[in-house]
Amino acid sequence: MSNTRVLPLLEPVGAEAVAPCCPPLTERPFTAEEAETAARMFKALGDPVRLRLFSAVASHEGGEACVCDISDVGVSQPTVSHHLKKLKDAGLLTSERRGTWVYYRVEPSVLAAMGRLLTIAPAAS
Amino acid sequence: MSNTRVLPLLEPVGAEAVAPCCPPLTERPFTAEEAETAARMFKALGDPVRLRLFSAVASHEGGEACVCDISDVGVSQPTVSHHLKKLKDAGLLTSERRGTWVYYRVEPSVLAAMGRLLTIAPAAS
DNA sequence: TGTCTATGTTGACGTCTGTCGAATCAAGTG
DNA sequence: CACTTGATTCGACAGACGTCAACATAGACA
Repeated sequence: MSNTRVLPLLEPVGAEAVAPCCPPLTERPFTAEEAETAARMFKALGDPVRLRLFSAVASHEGGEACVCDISDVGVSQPTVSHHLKKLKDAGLLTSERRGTWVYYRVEPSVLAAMGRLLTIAPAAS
Repeated sequence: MSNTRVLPLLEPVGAEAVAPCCPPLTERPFTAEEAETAARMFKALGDPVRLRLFSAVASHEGGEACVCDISDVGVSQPTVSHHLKKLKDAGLLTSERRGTWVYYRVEPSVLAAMGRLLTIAPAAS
């Protein structure tokens, strides 16, 4: 029901390892290596179908959804599978087969890292 | 050239107020229209060269830099111009010619809207 | 076993994208 | 004016991308 705000991915904000690939975009110019890493993630979300799939998974109850629940995005089933694979390869989703269905789940740390990239916070820490 | 243009990511709702194009990715599944808008922005940052250029501008003094200061990213000058144009078309940068040089500047509100997309925190900001 | 449903993989096709060299435009200087 | 430097546009090309139909695979169930 209330899947807003109670997602498991918003819990870890304390002192957990979040794999900080890069500093905020506004902190200093990215190196070529940092840009390569970060661009891979942005690129994965740079397609409308993938963005809808990712959003569908992320907003689903428990931050997890089976393909059957999110595959109504206007493209064929193989295309859905193709995009889910891309999101998985980009490290944004993980998948797990449980019986008949395959469940996809967001990677909270990556989402947090991406959000930090776009943070304008001075963060003089 | 023009410094005031309608940014794709923001919908003007008043004199100065702007509203984000989309809710956080985790709030609810994106509609096709929202995904189209947001994906355009992610796509613009989905290239390493563009990401470096954007980061270079965003981290430069005053959030502004001339092309001559940021064009050392390993590609030819036409390619740099090509990518800057893409970032501009995506609404992430604005440009202005002052004498000999052309200065690019980040759009803070757009950056904030992007960050909000990836924010898991509740809306009570 | 066999069949049905749910996903993933393969191969192919048209389109988009990143890149460069050359030409062009814009502004300053002599 | 001609000349130089900074920046964009043009034309072309190789490679990547999104899409689908067809096929393959995994599990459930009779």
